Amino acid sequence: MKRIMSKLPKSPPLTRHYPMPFTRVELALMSIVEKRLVVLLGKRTEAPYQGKWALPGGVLRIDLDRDLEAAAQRVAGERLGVALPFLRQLKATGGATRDPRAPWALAIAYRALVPFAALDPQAGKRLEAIKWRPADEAAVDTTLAFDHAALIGLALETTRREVDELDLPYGFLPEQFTLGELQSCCEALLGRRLDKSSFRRRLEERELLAPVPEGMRTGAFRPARLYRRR
Amino acid sequence: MKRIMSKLPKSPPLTRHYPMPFTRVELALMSIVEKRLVVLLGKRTEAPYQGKWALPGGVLRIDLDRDLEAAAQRVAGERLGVALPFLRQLKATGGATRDPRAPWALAIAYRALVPFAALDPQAGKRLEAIKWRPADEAAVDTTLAFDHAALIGLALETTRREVDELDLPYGFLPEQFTLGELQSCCEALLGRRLDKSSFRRRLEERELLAPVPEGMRTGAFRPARLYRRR
DNA sequence: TCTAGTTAGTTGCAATATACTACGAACTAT
DNA sequence: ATAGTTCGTAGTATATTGCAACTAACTAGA
Repeated sequence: MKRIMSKLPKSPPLTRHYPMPFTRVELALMSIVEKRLVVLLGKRTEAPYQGKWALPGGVLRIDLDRDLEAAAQRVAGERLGVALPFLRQLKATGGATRDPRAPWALAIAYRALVPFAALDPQAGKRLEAIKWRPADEAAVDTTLAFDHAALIGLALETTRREVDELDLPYGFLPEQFTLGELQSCCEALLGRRLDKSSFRRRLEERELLAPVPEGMRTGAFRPARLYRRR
Repeated sequence: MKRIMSKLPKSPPLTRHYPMPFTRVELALMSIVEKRLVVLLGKRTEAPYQGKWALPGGVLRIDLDRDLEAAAQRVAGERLGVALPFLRQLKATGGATRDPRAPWALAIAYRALVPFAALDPQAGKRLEAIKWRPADEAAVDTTLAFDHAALIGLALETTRREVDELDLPYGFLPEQFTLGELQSCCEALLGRRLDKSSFRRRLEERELLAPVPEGMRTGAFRPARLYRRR
């Protein structure tokens, strides 16, 4: 008899048969402050790791979130008042001892580069305090909650690898920018200086950018041509 | 009154307050057959996608699995009778429409290279049939279940990138191997020929391998020096 | 108005890395 | 012995990158 039914959706749902993990989404938001790559941390107001610094995050709400990315966007909006157009998945970690509030906890971490000014921490709720912290420091700070130091290290690595391969940080850059701005932004991300002529040669070869016809940035010194993403 | 309790572990657990996703682990197991990169597929015996080919996988069992990797190892053991020493996480995908059996489903995909002979599909249970399929074909096969074609494409990409950067496929190679074997293995993974002298030069620079003192592979023709991982 | 200072953008050449080709060595099979 | 095959190395051409110098365009101050 059971076999006859086997093609129909089972009820109660499968999640009753198999208890499922407590699932969160965590955000590694990076920016550049004073030519340094920084990562956003929030102070935890609840156990576990109460009072410790951690990546901002939130619980996956299957009633609200269409998919994983939507969950990350919702958390970014609720906590920090930003949208993250260039979101990338970092890693999923999970285990029985991750979070004492649940028998088994899962975290899906995302990373994104955001312009420093885009953030509106006032709009956030449930965060006692927020701060930007140099990413290379945070990556080795063993006092951070959960495995967040390791996640930050991974975010650093993958971001740097991206920039190395001229996968440009469009999430951070404004619509139009000069090559000088682009280069110094890449330098901040990589943590080292780049050669001007090689940098421009590589950009040109790959045809990543288009010059803005009449666009010049007219600042203190010689004006610079403006480019946008192709 | 409620606030006074707020520091204590809540009961019932958080997973009652927040319904959690139906979580599976999927495996993109790759190997080399006749100098081609292939991926392992199993035929689904149950809805959804009944009768369709899919990556082998299984439900995350929070009562059995210490962490995510352990879950992947358990699934590999149960279904295919192999251990996967060089397992890498591929991606987590999830959403409300992923699996009709549950209101919200999550899949954590892993990838690994396994020697063709290591597999014991007989040991597997709950798989009607199993086959190796050329990976580049499978990556564009729209008849595969779920988003597994896309996952295979991603596995291909990341594996090729790894090999390009001389992150060698130790999971696939035996303990000792000749440079010729290593090269033709890399060629199969990349899907293109490599230059012998550049390949060896790059290996030597990075000091990845150590020659086995007295070790020579004495085959049909001129013997070749054996190497092992450094 | 002239000059020093700063950033923008280009050019030429040197250094390095990669790709291509050829060749000798070591072995088997006939 | 000789042809055939893989192993291993060396030499040369080509592409990529790194370095340094240079001109251009502008500001600020003497």
